[in-house]
Amino acid sequence: MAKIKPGKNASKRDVITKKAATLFKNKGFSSASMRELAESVGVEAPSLYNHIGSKSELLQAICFKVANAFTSYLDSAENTPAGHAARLEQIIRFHIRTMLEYFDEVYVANHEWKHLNEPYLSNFLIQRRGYEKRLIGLLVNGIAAKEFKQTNPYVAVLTILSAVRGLEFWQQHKKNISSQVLEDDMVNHLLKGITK
Amino acid sequence: MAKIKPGKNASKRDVITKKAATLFKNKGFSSASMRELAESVGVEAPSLYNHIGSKSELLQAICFKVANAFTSYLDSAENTPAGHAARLEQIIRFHIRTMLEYFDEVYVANHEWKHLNEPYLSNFLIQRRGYEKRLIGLLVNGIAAKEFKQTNPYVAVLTILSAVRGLEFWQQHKKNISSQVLEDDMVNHLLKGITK
DNA sequence: CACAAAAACTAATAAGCATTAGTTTTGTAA
DNA sequence: TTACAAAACTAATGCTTATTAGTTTTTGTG
Repeated sequence: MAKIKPGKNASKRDVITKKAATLFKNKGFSSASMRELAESVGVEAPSLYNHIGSKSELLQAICFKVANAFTSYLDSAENTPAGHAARLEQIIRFHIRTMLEYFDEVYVANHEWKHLNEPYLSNFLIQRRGYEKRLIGLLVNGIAAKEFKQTNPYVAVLTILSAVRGLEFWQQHKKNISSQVLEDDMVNHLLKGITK
Repeated sequence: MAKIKPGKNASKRDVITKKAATLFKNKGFSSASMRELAESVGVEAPSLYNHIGSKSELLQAICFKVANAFTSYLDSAENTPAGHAARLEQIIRFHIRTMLEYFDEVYVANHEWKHLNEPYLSNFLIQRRGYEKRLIGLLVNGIAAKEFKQTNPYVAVLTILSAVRGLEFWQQHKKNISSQVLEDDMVNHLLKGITK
């Protein structure tokens, strides 16, 4: 029937991957079927295989696109001249913005990476662990420089990353709260606390 | 061959449910098969049905056990005489402790509730939403009483709940960090911030 | 307008799934 | 020891799945 229509800069494979991210987010990778994906794209299931290799490949593409985006930003953040606190704030803001802008993809990378096959699973975890370690390094340096309180840097990074991740569950409130308020309030809360 | 052995206070159904929580956590509800569950319990798959009704029923039991535990604690917390900040701190501590003690069950309730059937899905979401609203009420009152800073209470509750949920991803560090340090540092971070 | 490549289609395969039916084994209490 | 119930077993059912094979349609180009 209708052919898959690529946008100006998006290949058909990109269109399928984007739809897959939405589907995987809504139903979970395992529960999502290629038939459903095909339907949302507007073709029969076997036609998808003219553009992609397998269902797993879609998950890989989504997970590493997200992982690479965060890694790249951290690369650049580490090369800017700024205090540790200012740098941390920028990273938090990047997390929040990326989460809001690429919601489906980030959600899938956060929730469905478990279903990656080897060696992608191991690579993903290694990359993630490396990212966390670099953030912890930032905290350690900031504590040494007396910009941050004396606290366990592992716990601090966990708290920050988790809080940001939590945006996943509040998409519903997008209408009521502007992105800017959300971003500013969360950054303030994480850096300065909530009690007076 | 071997029969399912119930512990002193655990029925066979309880044993199966506990194993199911671990399995669902590790593989996801959809990917987890009744054959695998049976193997981890030590019987053939059809034998499970002498004790349970269905795979879905197991997920329901896990999700509502967790949801009810949190709801119950909030009930009691609301009836104790204490300032808003102190009350919030106690609730955060309960979340952290429950997360660490009933890790698999809480993980499943947080990640796999999507696969609940109706009407359980709706009931779960209603209960969850109600819980969040009561927490937001606590924040609103605390802000009015000038115990908390002026901030969007939705964002604050989101930040707190998400940070606590994040413990899911750091089970690996259990060995390196004591539960007490984890709990104290996270509570401090969420209440008082990290910058000096 | 025709030719070639890209991409759609239909049909089929083989595997895995939760669950049911029917039967045998096991444990307990008279 | 016998009898009854609980709980195990094997075998089977029907459904869904990702993916492949083979064929037809569509699309873009000379």
